Amino acid sequence: MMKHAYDVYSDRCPTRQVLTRIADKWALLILDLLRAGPHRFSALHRRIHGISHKVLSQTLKKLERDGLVSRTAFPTVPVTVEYALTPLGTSLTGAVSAVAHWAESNMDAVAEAQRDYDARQDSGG
Amino acid sequence: MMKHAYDVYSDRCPTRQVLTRIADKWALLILDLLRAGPHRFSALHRRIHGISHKVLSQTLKKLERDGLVSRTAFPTVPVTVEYALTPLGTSLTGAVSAVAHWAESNMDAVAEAQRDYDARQDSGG
DNA sequence: CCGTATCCGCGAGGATACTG
DNA sequence: CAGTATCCTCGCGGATACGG
Repeated sequence: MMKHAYDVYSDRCPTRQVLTRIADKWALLILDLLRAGPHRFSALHRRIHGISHKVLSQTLKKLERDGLVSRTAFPTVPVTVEYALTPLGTSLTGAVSAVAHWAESNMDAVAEAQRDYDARQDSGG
Repeated sequence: MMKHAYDVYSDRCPTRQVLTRIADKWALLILDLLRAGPHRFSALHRRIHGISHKVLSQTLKKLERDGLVSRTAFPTVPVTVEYALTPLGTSLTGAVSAVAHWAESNMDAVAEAQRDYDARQDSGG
């Protein structure tokens, strides 16, 4: 029973573009952050260490276009903007956060694997 | 109660490197494929449409170094090589597959969101 | 505060060819 | 079949500056 005809393994399938967008360091971190609630642009920028102004803006725009994130501007002065998850975006955050958290939870095991691997290389393994 | 001192939001934290590696289109597809069982190099190459020989090789090497994937060479002629998930790798595939599958399951909603967004741009929204 | 435009360096990654 | 090396391009993404 086919639920959909999409195939992310295919070069031509539009799902590949979507995957490219969400299989991205910055997008993952943004989506994970928004899980806790709406955030302002500057708040996201402050929390996500290392992302540039421009790339944060670009990434948010793409996520908004894909319907994962909503953007709300309040007519204050200067303008206040809030980004939040849409229901569609929320449906992805479980998986996204799991990936992000995995890195933290398994860092020790990864580091050990790297040491083993490198040692094997040194000894001509 | 802190379970670990790692913070993926920090630029300097080693988890950021790990995230960078797994938050990657090709790595996600490889890990998802290996979920079904061991695969040979050429099989992976055939299934993952659009990946180059070189990048597949590089990505596998990194995943192997991080302890997510194991590499087994059989002394046939020509040599046969099998890639498989390690237990560590298996612990990540749930989240990884969820992300990959999400793209397929929600493609229609994403496409609709894109149409809406683009229409709003055209009408000077 | 938020966003976009411009410039530009750098490295990911594709094509190709060669080794084992 | 599996893997590496070389070359080269192309666009991501950082810095900066300016507009709203």
